[in-house]
Amino acid sequence: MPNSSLQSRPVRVRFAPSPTGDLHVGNIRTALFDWAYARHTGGTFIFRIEDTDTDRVTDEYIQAAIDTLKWLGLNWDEGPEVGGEFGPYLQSQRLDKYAYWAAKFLEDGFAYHCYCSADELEAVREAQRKANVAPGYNGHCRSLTSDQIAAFVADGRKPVVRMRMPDGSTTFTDLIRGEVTFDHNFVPDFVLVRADGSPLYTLAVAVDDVMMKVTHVLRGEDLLSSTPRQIRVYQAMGIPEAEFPLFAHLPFVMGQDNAKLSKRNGEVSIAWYRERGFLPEAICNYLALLGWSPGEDREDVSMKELTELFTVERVHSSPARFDMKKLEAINGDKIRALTPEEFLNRSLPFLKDAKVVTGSDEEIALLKKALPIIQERVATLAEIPAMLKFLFVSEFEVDQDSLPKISDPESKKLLQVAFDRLQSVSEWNHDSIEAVLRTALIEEMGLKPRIAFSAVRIAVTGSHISPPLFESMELLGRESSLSRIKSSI
RNA sequence: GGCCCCGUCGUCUAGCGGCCUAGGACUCUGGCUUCUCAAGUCAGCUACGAGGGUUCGAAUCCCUUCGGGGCUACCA
Repeated sequence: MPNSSLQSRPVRVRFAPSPTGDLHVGNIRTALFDWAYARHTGGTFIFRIEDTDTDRVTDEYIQAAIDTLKWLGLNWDEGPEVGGEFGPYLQSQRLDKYAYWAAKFLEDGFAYHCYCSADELEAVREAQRKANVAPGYNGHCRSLTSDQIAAFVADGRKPVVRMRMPDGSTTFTDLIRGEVTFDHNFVPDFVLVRADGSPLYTLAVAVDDVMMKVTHVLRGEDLLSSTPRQIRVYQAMGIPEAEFPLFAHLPFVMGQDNAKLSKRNGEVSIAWYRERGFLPEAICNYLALLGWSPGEDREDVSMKELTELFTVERVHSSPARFDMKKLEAINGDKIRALTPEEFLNRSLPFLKDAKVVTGSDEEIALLKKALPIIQERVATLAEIPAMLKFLFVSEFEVDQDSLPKISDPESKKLLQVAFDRLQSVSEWNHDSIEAVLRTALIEEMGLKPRIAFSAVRIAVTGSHISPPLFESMELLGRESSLSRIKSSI
């Protein structure tokens, strides 16, 4: 199929979700590739909402989709909130356009009214299944006489508009899969407009892609088999073949059990990852590696690098499984790469939500000193509150599961020694704290470091897992550190 | 069932006829480091679904087969 003329057209890519729920991992991977392709080619990224199924799409989900894309940094050039010369970008606001084309198709003979009822259609399908033949509309209403139509109308039946698929086949070149052909024997006449007059996806998507001058359609693999239907609509609209968009069907993102990702086999909503303390750039970096790779054993890519490196040619044709462990690893890498300022800014909302801090100047000052010692210790931002809580609590208590570890006589004795000797520390900083404790507990008492410091750690931080002990004590301050040790004795 | 897509370590991938006794990353196992947890570091485990071709030579090309997935709506 010739399409060389497209090279001269400016690239226009769209991400067109149907927000029937929170945007999920698969949607976002598609959005990311759409965005990266547009940016890589210097083209236009269009964000369009496919809300023709008004029963399932809500304003709330639409807003959530907008927020999610923004949060991820996938900025669009045309679409909701920013507008554009081919708007509106909500299909529910474009109904007149679909109605126009549906009427035109009827008039030109590309489409026809179908009066079959849902029950009748189901009966046909059932029979086809039994007879083991290709399922699909049987063409019952393709050429009704005016008498037949009159009878249906008199009967009170409301027709749908159905597209007439001609004999033959449709072949197109998928940018990822190569040449794909569908025999029209397996592409039944499909519905364009419901009996209530509302348009279906198949009509709206094709009309909009043409009207918005979309040049490249990068979308999920589940839409592959609907492509010949869209092409049929282009043809009916009278669009020259050279102006058809180019298609690229992206492989699925699968869940752990090798089924299409869903709530059953892992959390899929991006909002969930956001709350769990994942960085948007980590999510994008990880998702970019699902079905694509920059090659050369490279894995760490920034958003900017992604736009520089991304090409559809390097997109895989096989599905990828989502691996939370790898996402966590990348998230940890991205966190470690944050500047201290960024790390503070990203951590603060989580600390506030967990009620660890309120955001006062004193708290911020302490955080600026505390955050660097935990930055390499967390894989997600959500882990931070628990790690720093001991620095901010007013009513300190040792964790229940750690308490027994310092309740024995040996521990009490050790803590008493630590308490006594720590009194003499002139300058309260981690170096002198460490020096004093090493001398008293390791050298003089002959204890093993991990035993001795573990007890002090539990007494001071309340847990057997904490940031580095001496730094923690320095930040906590002499008074609190000593009183906590004292109360454990 | 029919049509279509897909098939390299457990997972994500590199590979596009000789550079492959198949490389990297995550996970896992073991070691080092070490005040805990991490981080870092070293090593190890483990793959071309199977069977036929084509070729001097195949993970790479072709066929068959098996396996996985999608579609099969007045959903998208």
